[in-house]
Amino acid sequence: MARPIAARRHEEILKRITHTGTVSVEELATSFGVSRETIRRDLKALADRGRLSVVHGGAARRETTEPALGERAQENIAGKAAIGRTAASLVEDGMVVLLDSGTTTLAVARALTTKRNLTICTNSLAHAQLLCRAPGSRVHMLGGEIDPTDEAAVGLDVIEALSRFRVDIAFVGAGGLSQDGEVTDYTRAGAEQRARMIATATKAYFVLDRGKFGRLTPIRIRDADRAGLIVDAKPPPSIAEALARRSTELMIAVECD
Amino acid sequence: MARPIAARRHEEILKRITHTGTVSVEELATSFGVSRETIRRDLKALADRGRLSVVHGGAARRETTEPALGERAQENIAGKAAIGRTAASLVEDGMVVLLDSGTTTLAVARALTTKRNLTICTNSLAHAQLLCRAPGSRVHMLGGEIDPTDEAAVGLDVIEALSRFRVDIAFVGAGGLSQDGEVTDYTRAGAEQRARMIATATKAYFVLDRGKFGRLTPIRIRDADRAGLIVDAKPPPSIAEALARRSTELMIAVECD
DNA sequence: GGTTATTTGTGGCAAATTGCCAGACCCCTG
DNA sequence: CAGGGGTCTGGCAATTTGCCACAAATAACC
Repeated sequence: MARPIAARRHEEILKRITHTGTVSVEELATSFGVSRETIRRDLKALADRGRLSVVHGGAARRETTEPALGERAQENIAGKAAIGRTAASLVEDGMVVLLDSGTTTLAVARALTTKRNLTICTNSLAHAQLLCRAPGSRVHMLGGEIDPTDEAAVGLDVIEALSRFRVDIAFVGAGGLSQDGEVTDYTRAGAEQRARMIATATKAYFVLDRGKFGRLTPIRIRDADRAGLIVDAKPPPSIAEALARRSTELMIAVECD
Repeated sequence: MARPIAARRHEEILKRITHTGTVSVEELATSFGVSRETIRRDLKALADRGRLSVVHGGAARRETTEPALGERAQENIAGKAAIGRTAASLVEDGMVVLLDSGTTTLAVARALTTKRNLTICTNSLAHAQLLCRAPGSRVHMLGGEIDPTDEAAVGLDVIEALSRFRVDIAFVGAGGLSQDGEVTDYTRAGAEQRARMIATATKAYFVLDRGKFGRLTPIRIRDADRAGLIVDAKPPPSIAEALARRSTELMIAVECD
């Protein structure tokens, strides 16, 4: 059970964070008269609950230092760009394209800005904004409640809005690619939504950058076998074998400099 | 000596950059009391995350191709902020708020970030993004085809999505405020959509900055009389008289420095 | 009152940050 | 176009911070 003392510290830490923006471990430790390790555990607990983000030497308010999305978008840029180019090469003039949220699909969106005469559906705010600034394509936003971590709509509204579209090709993200070659997701709702996206489209591809190889997330995505895979590096042998057994279509994007 | 947290410097650097446009390494080093190398590393880290660009001797705001939207948002900032504050003062804890697209309603969105426990519906991508980054409120995006000039959803889908919500208070933009005290819009579709927004809400307000006074746009907005008006300056006498005849509720926001 | 579970503190080691220094580079001026 | 002053880059050492595992302390429970 949580000791009242710890709860009091948490409260005070959050108050300081919202007031000043950042706190340091050292400050808090001397101020509360506890060890730095304890403070660090407090910060970790609060970070796990999404109330702040831990930075070197302390913690900072979540929304200012951690657009989380912008941060993640910077990882493995070259690989994601390569995936984007490969995905775009599958898209032909006049197609209806469905784009999931995520940083890898954002790279696909960038690659699609060079195309013309597309109809693009997405549940992501950033993707919609990017694509509507590029000329030549119509953009449809799938509405619904916005998940702050993805900055994209999720839930029943999205699934229902999806049902109105006839989609030629879908590019979908995911949480991880297991050793068994299964595509998995973090949440039940997310997995279901992605399954619907795949079911809606004539052809669907998961876009997964190399960071997802072997990552274990809890929920299996239904109908994932219907979808192909676009990645930015050769998967490890064990995964590659599993994919071959499932006869999953696999495309490996090559980076160019 | 206690080591300063890098995140604190980063935050301050970004603040200065957005404020003054450029910063110099020397300035920052003396101001933070650290070496120039450290500052350079900070700048590199921020540049890697895409928050600024490094130039010889310092750093500058990142050159982004700001869309026309960004331009308009720069006009009459103080007035729009005042309107935002006034609008926010009408919003109470737990309310369901409907936000139209536009630069003036964006100021309202900014003011609403300080509130808690709201449910906010909007058809604007930028508004949704801004609000979902602020903690404490749920955001619903009204889906539909994206109009590139407003970067917001328009059309039948929006009107239908609207019908699912029970809205306490709506803040709506418009094209102009005529000499007769009539609120008007550029397009038929836009006027209809705004009329529906007003009809959906228990209470609705147009937010119009002084630039809209006397501007003539072709389409009258239905049911505009049900809505109040929030402006940032006393309207000219002729308009004020017309509004009084219509017994339109008029709030004039005051700028504070 | 004894036992269990949770929290807190401590120590060692890995990793990150910072300052300093030397050499290469850039920009400006004459 | 050459020189000078300032700026950037890379490596290295000192210090701080983070992480992990284990021990101690304290609250909760029967």
